[in-house]
Amino acid sequence: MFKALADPTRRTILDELTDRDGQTLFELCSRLLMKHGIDSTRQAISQHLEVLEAAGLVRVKRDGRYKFHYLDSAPLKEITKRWPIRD
Amino acid sequence: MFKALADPTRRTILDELTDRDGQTLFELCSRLLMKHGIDSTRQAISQHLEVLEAAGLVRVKRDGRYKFHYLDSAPLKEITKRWPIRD
DNA sequence: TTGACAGGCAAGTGACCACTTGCCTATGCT
DNA sequence: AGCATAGGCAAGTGGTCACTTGCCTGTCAA
Repeated sequence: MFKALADPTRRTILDELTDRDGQTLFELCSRLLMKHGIDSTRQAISQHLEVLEAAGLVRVKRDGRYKFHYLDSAPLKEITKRWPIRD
Repeated sequence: MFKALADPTRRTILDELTDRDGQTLFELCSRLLMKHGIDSTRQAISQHLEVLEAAGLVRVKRDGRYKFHYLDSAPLKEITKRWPIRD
């Protein structure tokens, strides 16, 4: 999971899913380009999504030829649990 | 900060500082070896500490020839702030 | 059924990162 | 002073990672 968060493009993908959950690959590609100036190829974004999915940060739902991507922020709990934030 | 967290050895260093705050470089090296089987060279650990310090996760205090390292978990707030954990 | 659309597979490449090696500086003890 | 200890600097190296390229599979509409 930590390695998944290490890449700026992947973090922006999570931002995008926070803003609008359940996007398809193509939708993500165009929005990353429009809003964040990220003009990576479709395959690059697809590989990023694989990493995020393997990290448990993104969940996937297939419907016909569409694949929808949903943010799952639950794994992030581990972080503040492991290194408690003291004031 | 995210790149700093991406490395397993660096995360173990944070664990070690959580367990015992204010360790020196040599103290960290020996404890990483004893408790976690990490037998990296002193320079390797030193470079990891530089990264953690640059990320704001470790703060440093010099005293004579000793350099003490303290955990600062404050930057971690950014994570759950950026991607809120919904139940 | 044919073509357009959404996505997947896999090999190759260039850059970055962790780690080592060798040497150097500085502080403190005797 | 002299030596051991704590740490720093910098170049080199191997492996991993992000990204591309080219082609293939599957789904839907006309």
